[in-house]
Amino acid sequence: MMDVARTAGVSTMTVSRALKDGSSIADATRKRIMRAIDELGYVLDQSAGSLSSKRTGFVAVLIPSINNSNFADTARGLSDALEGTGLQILLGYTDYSIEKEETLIESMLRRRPEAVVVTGGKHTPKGRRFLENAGIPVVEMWDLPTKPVRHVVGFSNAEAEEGLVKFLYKKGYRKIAFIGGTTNRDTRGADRRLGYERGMAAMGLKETRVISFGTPPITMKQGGEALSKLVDVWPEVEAAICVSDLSAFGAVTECLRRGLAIPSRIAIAGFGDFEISSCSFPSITTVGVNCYQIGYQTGALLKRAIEGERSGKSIAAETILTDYAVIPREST
Amino acid sequence: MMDVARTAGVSTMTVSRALKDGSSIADATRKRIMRAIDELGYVLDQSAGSLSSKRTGFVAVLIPSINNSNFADTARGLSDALEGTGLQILLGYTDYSIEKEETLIESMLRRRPEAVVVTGGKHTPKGRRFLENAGIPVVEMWDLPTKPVRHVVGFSNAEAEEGLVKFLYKKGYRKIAFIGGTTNRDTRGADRRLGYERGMAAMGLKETRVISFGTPPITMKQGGEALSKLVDVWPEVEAAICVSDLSAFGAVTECLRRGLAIPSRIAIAGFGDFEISSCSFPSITTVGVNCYQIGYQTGALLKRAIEGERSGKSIAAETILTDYAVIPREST
DNA sequence: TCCATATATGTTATCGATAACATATTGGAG
DNA sequence: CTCCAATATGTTATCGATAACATATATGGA
Repeated sequence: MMDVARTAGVSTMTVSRALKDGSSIADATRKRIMRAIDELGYVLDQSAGSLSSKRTGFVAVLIPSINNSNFADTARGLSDALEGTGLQILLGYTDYSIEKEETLIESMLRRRPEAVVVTGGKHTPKGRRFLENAGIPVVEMWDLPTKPVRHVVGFSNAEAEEGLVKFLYKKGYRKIAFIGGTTNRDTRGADRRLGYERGMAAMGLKETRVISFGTPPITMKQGGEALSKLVDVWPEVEAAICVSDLSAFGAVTECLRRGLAIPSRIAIAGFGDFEISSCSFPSITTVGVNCYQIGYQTGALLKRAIEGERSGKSIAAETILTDYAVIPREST
Repeated sequence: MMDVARTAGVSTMTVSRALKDGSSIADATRKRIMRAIDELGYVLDQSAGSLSSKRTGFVAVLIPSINNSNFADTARGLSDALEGTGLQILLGYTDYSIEKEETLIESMLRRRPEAVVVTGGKHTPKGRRFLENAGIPVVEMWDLPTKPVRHVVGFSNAEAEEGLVKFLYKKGYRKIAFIGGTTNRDTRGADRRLGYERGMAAMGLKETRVISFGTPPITMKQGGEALSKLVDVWPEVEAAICVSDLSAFGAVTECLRRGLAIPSRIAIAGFGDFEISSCSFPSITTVGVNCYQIGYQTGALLKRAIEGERSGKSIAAETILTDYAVIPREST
């Protein structure tokens, strides 16, 4: 920067100002500086700048997996919402593990982000402490934690899934099964199973049928295998709710291969409104959860929260509920 | 850090050493320091550290889109390869635009990454200059640029697609069409079209049939619409090669809806070996390109390159070819 | 026993920018 | 023509760690 300053015949402070908008600087000077920058091929060193200004421009975002179009959509929404703010996302993958989340939170905090976004409301004790003492805005998204750290953007997976059970009940289905992952690592998956059970109970259906198959995230193939198991174990089953659209699609394909008519012999429903559920043949009934919106709303909230911190006025804790809805399609 | 040092009764330098492995420090001292850190809830400030050590631990990675499982897989491969190295990925989305890429490169360079990875070999002049003068290892992945900036990890999309045309030819198909995006923003898509044309020419098939539909990335739905258009315009068509598996799946679904038998009435092929191509019914013939491997190899290369820079010995430019293969399935 | 080497810790200067404050310049109202 | 406020620029100290060098202590072989 000193080289640039010398070339342009100004002080480094003026160069610094020229590179930041909103500073008072003469047009001619700015042009001269820009020419010098171009000439010398100078690129601002933001790491030095953030040390001094205490603004890194980072936002840490932890999602379970990048290979899941739901979270990818959320990341895109977040990214779009932060476009033009100069805030940059530091993305981390927890691989559905809260232990890995803890490690990631610490390594992220070392970068001094201006806010942290985590997926879900379940953390290790130490992880939670990190979040609470970080001194920056924290957003938990995708779930509705009973005891949020601070801000929340999401919806109740259980409630949404319960709605799906009720929808199927109204359509006349009674022997409804649930296909999900084996472990409880995926809290959203566990929540959906809970919703299934609640829904069944609410409709007075005593007999629940749950097939657990594979560790999250459940793939298409595993959805197919789970369906095989399901019809072997409970041949009388009339409908299968899958923990996500991917597994639902796998189940649908398996039905096609086995010659099981959808929905007359067996109905299939998914979760998440992935593109595949609308494009599949038959198309798949699902719960649309507006992943992009979760990300976008989180981004918008972050902007306000960070602005608040910068001006010294922290904003109050917010809980933003995103909407969801059963989307009826050909498969039920 | 001074607080920690005082609490543990050592100097800040010793605290700094305790937090870095590979430094000589007495076990008792390290434990004492760790206790102080825990007690005070101290979190290392890496931005200050990188300013001093000139090692940010960042790697900038630019991909066209996060909502594409191919690139998501590559990102995962990269992430896995860098696991445990302390290198953190700064991910950016170019949205298939080299102008946006240019902007991103500059804003990434301001963070002083230790290496840059870009997708594809086409850049704006300024973007290319940034890469050339960055003074850090540069990797272009997914394509084989004619004039690489430095390292390359990828394969020839054209060659791969040409192989697919030849495969279909051997199977007896002659009237082969190509379904892709309208613009040339997606250089890999353009490359694949080129491969289609070359393949047709090589097989002595004069009549090419190309349907352009939508801007990249082409969705499933657009694949279906493109297929409709295709059979309207050229009812005699025997096979359709789609620019990616997503559009191929859309085309397959559209065929099912229209009652066009696959592959007897029309054969469908995709590109990329997405999970959906193997799970779909009928399953879809595609070109497996090992996206994860591209990412993983890139990561491994980065480790060596960065290690080289740190020890003052830059490694020579490398070009790593990843493999691909036609995967025959039910749809052809 | 003694010195050479390895190990453990401290001191000082510095990384490259920006905040905070100080100063110079400009433009227009009176 | 003043003079004040707004605008433009400069000076100095500092952000929080680590590199480089200096020093102290332990270890072990001749």
